[in-house]
Amino acid sequence: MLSDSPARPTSVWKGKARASEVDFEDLNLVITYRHLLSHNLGVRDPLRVVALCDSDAFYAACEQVHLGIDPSRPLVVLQWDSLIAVNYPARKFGISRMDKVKDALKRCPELVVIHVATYKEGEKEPGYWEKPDTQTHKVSLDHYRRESMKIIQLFKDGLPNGEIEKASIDEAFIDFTRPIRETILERYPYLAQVPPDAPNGADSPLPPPPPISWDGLGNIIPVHPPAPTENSAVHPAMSDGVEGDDSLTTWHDVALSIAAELMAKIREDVRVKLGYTTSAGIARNKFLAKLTASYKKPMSQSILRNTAIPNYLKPMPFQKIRFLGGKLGKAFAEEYDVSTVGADFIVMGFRTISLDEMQRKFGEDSIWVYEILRGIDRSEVKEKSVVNKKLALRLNEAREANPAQWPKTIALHTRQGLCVKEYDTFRSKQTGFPFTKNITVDVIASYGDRLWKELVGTEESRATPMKITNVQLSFAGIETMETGQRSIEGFLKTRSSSEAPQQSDAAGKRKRSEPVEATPTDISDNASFVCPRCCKSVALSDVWTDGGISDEIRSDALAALRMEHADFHFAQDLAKESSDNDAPKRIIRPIDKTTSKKRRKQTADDSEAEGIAKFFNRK
DNA sequence: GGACTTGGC
DNA sequence: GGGCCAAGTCC
Repeated sequence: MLSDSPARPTSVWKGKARASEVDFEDLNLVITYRHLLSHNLGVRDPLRVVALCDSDAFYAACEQVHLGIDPSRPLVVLQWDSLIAVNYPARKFGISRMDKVKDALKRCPELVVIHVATYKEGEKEPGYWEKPDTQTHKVSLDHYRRESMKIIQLFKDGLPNGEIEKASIDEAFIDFTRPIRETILERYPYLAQVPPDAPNGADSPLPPPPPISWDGLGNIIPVHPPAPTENSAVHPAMSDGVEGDDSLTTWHDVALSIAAELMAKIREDVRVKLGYTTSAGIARNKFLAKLTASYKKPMSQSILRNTAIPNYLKPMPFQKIRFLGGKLGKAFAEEYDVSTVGADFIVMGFRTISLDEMQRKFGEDSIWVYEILRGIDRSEVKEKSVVNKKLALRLNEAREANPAQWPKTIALHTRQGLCVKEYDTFRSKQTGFPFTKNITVDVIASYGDRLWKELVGTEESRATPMKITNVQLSFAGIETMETGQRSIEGFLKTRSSSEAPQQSDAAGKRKRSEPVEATPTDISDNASFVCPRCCKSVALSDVWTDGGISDEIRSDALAALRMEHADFHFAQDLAKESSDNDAPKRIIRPIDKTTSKKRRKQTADDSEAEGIAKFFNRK
């Protein structure tokens, strides 16, 4: 039964699914010198702290930042006629993702409605159109992906020693264990040596931890949550996060508090440099971090102490847990006639149901469920990074492919080992291949590299060497170009010479804005360019230039910045004047004579109004 | 390798 | 609720 389900984090138990009693008694493990001074305890590290950080109403925030809209204004992002993102100001009006635009506007007439950018048939770049139609347009999430990458980059910059795993477009897991260990040893250097009189040597417990001030570190999830049925007059000791009892403080709490400091710093960095507010959950593992993040949103971080885990999990509808939302969770619910993690399960009966019985009914893998209901999750935070070169060779083959067609997806498959029958050894990973990209070796290579990193990792990131015996890179969802059979090369050549004869090659391929009257010079290096329209030099922020970023990625980022800067001008023009609308056209679009004539002069106040560009350094 | 399923956002 | 996407399985 379980074997039909998607990959769950079962690898730790692969083969022999057993758990010892001690695994469930570890909420308040005694931490010893050996624990503190070891460096590779992995997922069983008693000081382990993981955070999940996600962006608040991410797509909405992307548009708000992009277009320089006041963040306090209610705003929604539309896809065809349904809402795909609703920012928090809009939620105050009771608008939810399930509403139709009309209903949303009824609730809030001043609502800013932005349709997600789309590729229009025959256009090379995504844009904002007046009447996007499912028949002729394709949704583009490219901008959100770029913004997502920037956020991840800030996480990495802020935590060079941590592990970061991008979990989705708007969230990432961060493993703070290593930075925490460093900080503890820095702040409490006396812990670095096992005292000579320690009774059990390195296995002696650490001295009692210092008291912790949780002030400003976030919401501490209470050990005894206020009972919802009582009137709201709660005993202070029950609502106070630490419940006034520092004697219960553990070294893991110290670890959590350090993680909270670091997390707050990184989140602030994201807010200041990119304009996105985030929410985070901090706890002992990924599963709990994710749950904790939703404790309070937006613009908030929450901390789940080990002692608070049982009561926090109890009322949780367990079908909301990742991988238990589908038929698996349903099977459990029906078998045991329960709906929440704790109330029925653990307190009444679950602990009386032996792991053996569960495994008989639901298969070996159900130990994963058994554990997760108790807040145990040994899945790693896996960083996906660093380059691998082998793949470039493979990619050269793809380079030779017939370029007359445009792939929508690029996929990488690998096979490990020689045993053909072992299904587990086959793996694959795919990602979208946007129309915006010029199809060159470099672009293919960067995508291939990325997939490779995610699929295989690197020598450094693995304990055991991996023998990949087969690598396959492929395109899928191939569509022919609108006007037919021209090769990509021919297409690009025509385009850069006819549309942008006076531009540098790089600029010609990427620019969306062709200002009619501006000087045609658009000098660019690999980190900045001069906008011919406002004559300002726009540069990538040091997020992109500080190092650790490949030239490819940086050049993508610069191209994106160029597009965004152009978009800014169009958006600004639009804000100034109602557009003359006839046929569907780009709402944010290359300037034509009518708009350029009316274009106002550049003034000093431009700099403060300038949407996304304000987050980049100006030279 | 493509069609289909499942699950998550 | 539904469009979209990733990843796995089946044939």
